[in-house]
Amino acid sequence: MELSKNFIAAEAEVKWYQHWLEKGYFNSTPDEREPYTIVIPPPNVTGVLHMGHCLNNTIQDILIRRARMQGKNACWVPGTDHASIATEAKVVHMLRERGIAKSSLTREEFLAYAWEWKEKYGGIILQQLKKLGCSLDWSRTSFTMDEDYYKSVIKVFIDLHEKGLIYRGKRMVNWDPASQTALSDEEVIFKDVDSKLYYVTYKFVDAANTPLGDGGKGITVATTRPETILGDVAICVHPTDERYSHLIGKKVIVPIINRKIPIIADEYVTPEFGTGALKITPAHDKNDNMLGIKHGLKAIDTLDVTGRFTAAELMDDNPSELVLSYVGVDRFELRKKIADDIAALGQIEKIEDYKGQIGTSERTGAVIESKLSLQWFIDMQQFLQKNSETLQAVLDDSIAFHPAKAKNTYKHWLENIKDWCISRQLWWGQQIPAWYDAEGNCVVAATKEEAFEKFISQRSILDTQTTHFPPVTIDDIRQDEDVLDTWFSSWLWPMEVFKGISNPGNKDAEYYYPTTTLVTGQDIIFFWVARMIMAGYEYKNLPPFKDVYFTGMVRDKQGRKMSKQLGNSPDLLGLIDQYGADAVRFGIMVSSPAGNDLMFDESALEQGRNFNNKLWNALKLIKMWEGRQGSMVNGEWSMGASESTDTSIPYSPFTTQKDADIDHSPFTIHKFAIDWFANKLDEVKINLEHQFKDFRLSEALKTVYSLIWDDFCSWYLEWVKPGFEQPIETAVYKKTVSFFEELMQLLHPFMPFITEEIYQLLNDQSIDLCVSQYAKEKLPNKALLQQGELLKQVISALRDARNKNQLKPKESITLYIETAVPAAFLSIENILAKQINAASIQFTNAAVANTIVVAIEKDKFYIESEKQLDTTTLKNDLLKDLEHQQNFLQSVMKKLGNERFVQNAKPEVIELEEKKKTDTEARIQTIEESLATLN
RNA sequence: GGAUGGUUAGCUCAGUUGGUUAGAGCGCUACGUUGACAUCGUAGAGGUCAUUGGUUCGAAUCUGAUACCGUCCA
Repeated sequence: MELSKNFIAAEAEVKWYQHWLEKGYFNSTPDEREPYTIVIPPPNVTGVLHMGHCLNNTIQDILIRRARMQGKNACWVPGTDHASIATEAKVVHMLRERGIAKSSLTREEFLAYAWEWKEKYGGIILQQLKKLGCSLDWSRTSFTMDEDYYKSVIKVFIDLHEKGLIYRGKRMVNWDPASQTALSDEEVIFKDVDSKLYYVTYKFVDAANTPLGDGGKGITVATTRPETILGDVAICVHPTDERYSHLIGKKVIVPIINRKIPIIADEYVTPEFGTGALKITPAHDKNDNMLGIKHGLKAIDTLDVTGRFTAAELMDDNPSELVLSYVGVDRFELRKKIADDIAALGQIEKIEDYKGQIGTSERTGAVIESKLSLQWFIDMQQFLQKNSETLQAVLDDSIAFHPAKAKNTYKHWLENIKDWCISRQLWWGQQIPAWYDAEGNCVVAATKEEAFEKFISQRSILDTQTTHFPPVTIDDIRQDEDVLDTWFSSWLWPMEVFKGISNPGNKDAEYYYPTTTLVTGQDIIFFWVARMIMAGYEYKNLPPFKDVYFTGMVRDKQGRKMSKQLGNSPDLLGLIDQYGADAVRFGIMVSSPAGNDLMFDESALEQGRNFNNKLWNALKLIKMWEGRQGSMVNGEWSMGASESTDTSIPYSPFTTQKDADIDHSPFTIHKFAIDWFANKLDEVKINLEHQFKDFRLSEALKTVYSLIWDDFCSWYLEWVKPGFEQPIETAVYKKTVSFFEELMQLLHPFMPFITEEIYQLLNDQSIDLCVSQYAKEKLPNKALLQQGELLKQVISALRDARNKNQLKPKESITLYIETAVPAAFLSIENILAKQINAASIQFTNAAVANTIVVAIEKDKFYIESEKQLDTTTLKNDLLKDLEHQQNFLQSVMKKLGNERFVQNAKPEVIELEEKKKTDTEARIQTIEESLATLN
């Protein structure tokens, strides 16, 4: 069979993904195995795959594939989120392009368009995940507005309302004037802005309520928002502020509107800020609202839902024509107008530049208004009191956060939690199951009919006390127009994807819940993670997952966030086409430690592609040997892929060791290479186990990468490689293939396509790599591994010596080894000779004249060559090394000479220092002797 | 303003109870192509572990302060 020059990613990706799907490997049903469950953080139904998704889902796929290969029942559930505000915004935009205004449509018409949009674009992102190789159980694909899911959300709302955890009230909310809806605190993003601080003077009035004349001073306040002045109801100062204490209780006049308001005192005011006097506008600022409630002040709203001026609540003030001329003016234009008009009155003292922060809408970017509004809330304090495990489970690691530092953020948020505003003035989403009669009385019920029943029974109770309730008819009943916050549906995700709410106690829900691991961004720890935990305890009395792996944010090379405006987010599908999915997965994982932001750099993808190439070439090399197998019988090659009959084992120092783990099968001269690599594999498998346990995935990938590239390709394959067109022992060939298979197995979770392709090309496989099972790891033989390290060290040092003496790789040499333990070199002699191109290796007891001397540990190596040698560089190297060793010895001696060290340090540490001392002394002696032979 | 994390090689980052001469990848330098691979090989250079006190026989690691950067919250 002819292999292509390079790995062709596109072909393998389509071929194997299709194959895995056909075999149903990704599908999971409950059985006797231990489940390993991940629910995908559902992307927005209309979204497209970006780098963040790529990172997130690659991680999930790695975990789920590894679990599958560990014999667990791996289940990864896909799905999408209806993302009410984001999707509705997209639909509104689409309609506008078609010349249709949302306001011209009925709710039903609008929703028809929205569903049409969802059917058309929804799920594109799920198709893209397939390109990435994600092994999701597609038969379980869920959507937060599926019929059952919708019903579950409604059920939970009604349930929480009945438990008294949901209330409706007029509160300050974050109002997005662009989408004209309330937002939760978490949906508000604070941004630094350059603004102005206006110093506005309010004049005093006398007892007769007439403004004091020119001589009468006023009180000056500093505000960034003069447009809200017409809603002012008081001026507030700090009670101990000497500048103002005599003014407390006096009255001033609000400019333009001429409302008479009091000067009050409250410790909330910061005397150092501005003038130390604060204007109170309870309708337009959260803190002012709080003060307003405390001091019994009225809230006067002067902005409508779109952020334009309204005089509706100003009628008591007999608004002037000037005031009425503001009606309909946008808040930012209004700011200028009012500032100008007050300045015209001579009541603006000064205007300063000011760096402040404003809240903006996460979705629309619009500046948020604090607005009094009638909304639905969850009483979080009470909810948490009832479900105290929400915090406890994270603190005691029954839900383990990775990295653990996220625990602090979580704790801080929970301890300062505010009520959650769950109603949104949108149409796309679960409509709130609250119903109103003609008088505006409210009941909560799943259907209109149930609501009607509730009204009837409510009335029968109330009518015994009051008699003026008109009878209710079913046609009078209207459902609340608003929908629920998207997160009010996604907090049920780990339960409801298994129908745990709509069909409690079903087999799937019982088996898969709690899920195993959640992989998500740190940015939604409050939006989503915390709330899933709350819902989990409220409805299942169990946490939704055991581990949470937080990914960082994907940034560009310069550390900037990826954004559409900057145009710095790469086209992921383009990258997959260019480099292959495996290379993309490699690139994003190799630079991505848990919880840290990731600087995305295309060069990491190149590294991934190069790794593909390396793997492919290793395959080509091994396949080249396939037809050249033979066995050595009585010094003659017997060709053919038959089992070797030679059972004699050449001398190896390890055959005398008492170590049951060593494989004693008959691999003549390559025994050491094979034993060494087998143990290296064992060692790495144990490391990997730890790294996975701690979610150090980036490190795990690097570990496998280095095992394959360095240990397998650079060392092992070179050691067993037969000479040009020479045969290879069948047993060695088979062992090599099985090593390679095992490497592919270890790498598979990270790079699924190329590993499956290579695995299948290596052998006729009875089982696909995707579902093959890991063998249990064994403890490696440390002495053997050390022997391997020594061999590598000797080879490198001798190559370096050759390099420095300008010995061309092709010029062969004779090597003399002066050592106290020749046995240690017998098993690696062949390898050594081949790797440094030595025609022969001999042992010696004395220095060999006219040679290059290399001192390694306690041994000396003499390189003899026909070429004339220049020993100056060699000498310099030795002198440099000698100095280094002497310095080191000094520091060790100093330590050992320190009585307090000897008294206090642990015995093993002292032992180590002693060993360092003897080793270094021996080494110094070796170097000195080597230098002597050069002189 | 509050909380919280960080500062280690040119860049991106490891460094798990304090204990060899602090590691990796990329980049860089030198040399090397007729059979696995130039998407490569061999070898090498490169760090006062932000600064500054303290604890300790011993500090990148523990601790105080300072400087700078980041994140979350208001």
